[in-house]
Amino acid sequence: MKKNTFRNHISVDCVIFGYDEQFNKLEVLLIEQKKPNLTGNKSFVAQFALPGDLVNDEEDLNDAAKRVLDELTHVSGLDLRQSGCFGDPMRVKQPKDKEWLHLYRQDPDARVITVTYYTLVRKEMIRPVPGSFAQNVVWKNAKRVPSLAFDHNLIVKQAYNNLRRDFEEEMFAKALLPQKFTLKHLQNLYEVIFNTNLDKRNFIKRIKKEDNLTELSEKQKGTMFKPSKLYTFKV
Amino acid sequence: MKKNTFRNHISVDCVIFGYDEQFNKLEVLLIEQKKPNLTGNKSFVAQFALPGDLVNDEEDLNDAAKRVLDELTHVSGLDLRQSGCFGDPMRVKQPKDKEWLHLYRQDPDARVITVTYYTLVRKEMIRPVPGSFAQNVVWKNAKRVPSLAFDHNLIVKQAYNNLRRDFEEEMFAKALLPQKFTLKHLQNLYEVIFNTNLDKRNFIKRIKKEDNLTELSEKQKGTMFKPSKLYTFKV
DNA sequence: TATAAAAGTGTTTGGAGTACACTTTATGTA
DNA sequence: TACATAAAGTGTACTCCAAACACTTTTATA
Repeated sequence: MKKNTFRNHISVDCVIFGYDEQFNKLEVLLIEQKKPNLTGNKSFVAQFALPGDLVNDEEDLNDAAKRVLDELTHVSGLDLRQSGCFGDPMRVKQPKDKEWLHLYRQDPDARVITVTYYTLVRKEMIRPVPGSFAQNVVWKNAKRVPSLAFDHNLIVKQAYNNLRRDFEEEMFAKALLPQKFTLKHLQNLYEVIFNTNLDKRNFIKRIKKEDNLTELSEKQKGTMFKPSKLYTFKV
Repeated sequence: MKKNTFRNHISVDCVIFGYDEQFNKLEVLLIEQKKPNLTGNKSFVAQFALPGDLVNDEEDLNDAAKRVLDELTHVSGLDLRQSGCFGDPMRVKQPKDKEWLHLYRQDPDARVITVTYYTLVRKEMIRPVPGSFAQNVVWKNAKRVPSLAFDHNLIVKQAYNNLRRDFEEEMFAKALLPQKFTLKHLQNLYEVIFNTNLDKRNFIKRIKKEDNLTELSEKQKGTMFKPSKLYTFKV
């Protein structure tokens, strides 16, 4: 009978979608792998990857996701949601990832099962700063995610599906706009998430029906043309 | 610095929902834990549990779910879908589960992270037979699931949510009715999944609009009253 | 004060969902 | 054979929602 060694490592990976209001873009937060100081003349090929790392003993998965995200990007306080679990034994066996595993992992051949988390955040609300084995932290357009380490491209895809499903059931919008915003801002947000164009009149009707906005007497300042009314979410 | 031992075990757990057409019920397939032969006079308290067990080295998670289900219940050929991942370190530390872990696990104190799968199947299509550490295999009403081992009640709840979401996006119904069925059968199925009552006329309109049924010239046989027309799904 | 640009604003139409009740038909029995 | 029973089968009206669609108003700036 086959002997099990149970050399399983558990990791978490975080897909942080950032909403860039200014350019109305949806981006994904990635790290660039760091070349360790101790390497000799080896040509280390850094890849882009999701912020993720191993879970500690006795550490809850959700806590691990928060910790790891903080260590690698110094981003904290996000409401991470689980989107799935990836455990293909081959997911850490590709040649492109060998070197990194040997440099950073005690047991580079161990199987790694990863639990994935995602969230959406207003880009300006966080200021990522690389840490740990992250050489750099970068935002990449969610529509054109580069080739990533391990199976991270798959993970992003699944997270994006989850994100849209969540958004349909309302939940996120509050966290993504400034306290006072225009209906145009809100429409932009919907358009970028669902990658569509919406009719302004129909959109407003739909939103107003939900009845969780308060119209302020205040207006935008410093616009080039006619300023728009500002709104807040009802408490 | 804290030392990680990485004594992680990975398991899979399967939530098999069975549709009982005759009584129009939705049930869940559970195993009853087996008292091992080798125990002395210990009073082993068997619990109900989801069919689930550890994943082997180099075994894909999906394959593991299928294998484990087969070993414990001799049910195979189902289209299992992942619903989540449960990794609370405390999930295998409750007193009620201690004895079982000590009897069946090489490393009973190791952390166990479980990946959960679910599916819905026509009850008559499978004939579960206990195997491995399953003393018995039982169907329990999905609305009244008894108290289960570990965190399996939570797992069932999550799976049920996923099931309904899937069903809304159509997908399953084909697998759940006999080849020829009446509209009443189809309506019963919807009613039990969503736990509601539907108006027959409105239901038929809705279904016919989707246009994936073929009306047969054949009718039911052996009914006590007026037999109904039979339908099949279009190919 | 003229111009540019975005804000702001209603109506109509078609489709979908829902509420609602009577007639028809096959069966089993008297 | 006709009667009773129980389920099958069937249509209309109303409401709500989504979608299509274009012109007027307002403000800032030159």
